[in-house]
Amino acid sequence: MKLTRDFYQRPTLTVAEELLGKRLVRESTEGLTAGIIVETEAYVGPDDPGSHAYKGRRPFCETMYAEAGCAYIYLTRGRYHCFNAVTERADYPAVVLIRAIEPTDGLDLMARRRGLDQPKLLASGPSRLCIALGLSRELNGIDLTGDVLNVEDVGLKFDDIARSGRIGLTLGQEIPWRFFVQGNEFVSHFRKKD
DNA sequence: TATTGGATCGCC
DNA sequence: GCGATCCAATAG
Repeated sequence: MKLTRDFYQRPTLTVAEELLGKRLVRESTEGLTAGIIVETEAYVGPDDPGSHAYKGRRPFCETMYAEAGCAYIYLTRGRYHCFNAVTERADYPAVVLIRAIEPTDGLDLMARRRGLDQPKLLASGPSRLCIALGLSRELNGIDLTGDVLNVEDVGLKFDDIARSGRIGLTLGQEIPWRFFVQGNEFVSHFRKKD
């Protein structure tokens, strides 16, 4: 069952935790790809030092202020993308970054897009996931309650959910707003910083 | 217009 | 563990 807008219109930490175990579905002309979300991070409000909105509302992060249930997709490191789901209310910058999925459908298409075929490497990382699902900035702002990209509840519930600091940030990395499925092998690996 | 640094990845 | 790589934010 496809998640409706009210799922996203709740506190971001709640949405981040509850997105674990949901199925992310991407339909494209090349075919359908999907997977179970196993790792997320929350970026909440104008005072979160790790958020793009920290220095105020600017054009490049305008989508963070959109209505809940939209996709915020942006370019990072000059050539990679990250995919977030917008939460809470319009004009308030809050999103959930989807960091990893466990691929369930269209593995062959993901492998083609990624140029490798090890299931564990297909979508275990925010940019890997975008490549595997064919997500790019052209889809920024797209409605997650539509057909192109959406999330469904498949009745799956993980018992062992863990929290940690967020990955890869220079500011605000110590805030424990990363959620992941303990022991799941599709969760991305920690990267040691410095 | 020039500089700088990044919510990363892949390879060594 | 480390550096490639390149776009866009920011400063001047």
